Amino acid sequence: MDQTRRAYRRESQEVRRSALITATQDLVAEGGPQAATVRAIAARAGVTAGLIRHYFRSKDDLLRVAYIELMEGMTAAGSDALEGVGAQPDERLAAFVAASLRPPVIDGGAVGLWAGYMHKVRSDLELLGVHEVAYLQYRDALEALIAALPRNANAAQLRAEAIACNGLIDGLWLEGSILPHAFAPDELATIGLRSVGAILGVDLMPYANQLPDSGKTPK
Amino acid sequence: MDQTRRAYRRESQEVRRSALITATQDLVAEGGPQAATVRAIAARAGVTAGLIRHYFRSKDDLLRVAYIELMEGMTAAGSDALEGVGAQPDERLAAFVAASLRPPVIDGGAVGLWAGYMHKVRSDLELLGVHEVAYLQYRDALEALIAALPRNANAAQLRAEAIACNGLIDGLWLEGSILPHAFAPDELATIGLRSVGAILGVDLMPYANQLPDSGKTPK
DNA sequence: ACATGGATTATCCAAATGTATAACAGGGTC
DNA sequence: GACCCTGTTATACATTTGGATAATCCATGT
Repeated sequence: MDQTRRAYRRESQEVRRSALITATQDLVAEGGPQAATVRAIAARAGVTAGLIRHYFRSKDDLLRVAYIELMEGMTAAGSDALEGVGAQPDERLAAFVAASLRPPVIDGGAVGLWAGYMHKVRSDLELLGVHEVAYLQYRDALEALIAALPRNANAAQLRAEAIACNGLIDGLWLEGSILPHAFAPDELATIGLRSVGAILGVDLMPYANQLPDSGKTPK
Repeated sequence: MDQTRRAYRRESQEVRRSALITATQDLVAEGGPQAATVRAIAARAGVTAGLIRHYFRSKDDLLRVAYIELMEGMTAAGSDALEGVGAQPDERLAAFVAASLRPPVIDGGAVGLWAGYMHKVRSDLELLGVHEVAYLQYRDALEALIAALPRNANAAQLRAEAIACNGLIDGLWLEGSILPHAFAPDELATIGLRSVGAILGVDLMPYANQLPDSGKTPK
């Protein structure tokens, strides 16, 4: 009966922490916060439950860190879309919009993860700050792209347009992530480009068929 | 020590069921699914925990019924907006859009409730069906309003436009519900009308200042 | 080699949770 | 006013949860 103690490897602090964070995100994305128990997280990360409290003060602490990493990752993904694209304002805007409406941004797990954190964001002041910063960063980036277009627009108009385009992108992202089978592969990106163009009075459709997401898979 | 048994009233089945359902929705909206324990639900509804299983086969059964009532209520609210409005297609569309972007549809509790159910919807086939039906009902209603506009548009274009406008409304609804203080009172409704108009090539702004939500509080 | 520190596991504990069942009592019926 | 049905409460129970602590054993330095 005296079963041997489970074999294990000592890993660096970074490896263990990121493994626990990833496990937490995956579980929340799949089954909501209720599925992210310390035991489930530990099992997913390949360790035992006690280790969580060795790296994090509490389970809530781990959840908070996991959310912060999620938001930081999404904002980073947003600005990444602008790399390797030309300097023309409309082309840059089109790249930004299209990238937000295609995988891997469009993803059922991401929206599940985001939804799972909704309440914690509304009740935890630190998380609320993280959320608002990330949200405004994204919208400001969008507004900057819009402002660079060759048009005449005052500040109030730019703000309204940024809110509208941001809302459109968010809504399409939501629908595409929840009901992926309800849309053709690039349908949402095309619709997004056409609609953003209509809202702003420019034509973004010439950039619709630009390397959807292929060729950009280095490594 | 033999404290007297708690006084109570016998209520009709409808009263008790709706009280339990409302309590469940409120708790999920406020604190997520994890906050909706049988004891918390019972306390909120003014009864004791055991009564839940007198009216519902299980807690999951109660959660499911509460979600179904939520979705049915939202679709009903959508069609209600069309009552008491003229027969002009653009006016009806404007009323529909504006109603979706003002209280009480814009509401932090509603988005919290919706988010709280996300995972259950993705894992429970019955709930997934309820969700998809409600979603498509809303989008189809929108598409019908768009199709009634005096324009020339084929089926594919109508579909794309309905998806775009639905996404726009969803996104603005989301942002307005999460960060209500970030927008002026009717800012989102105005932006929604202008943007939907731009997407469809019509002018909905004449209907922007139509009885925001006042005068419609009978009783 | 070998001792030391700390990463990791194993075990325990109190609290909370969903469910089941028995006891009670409100309110209509005769 | 006595009686019975069932809505309602109270209690019990097995399971799961997050947290705490002690025991172990991997890896590194010397």
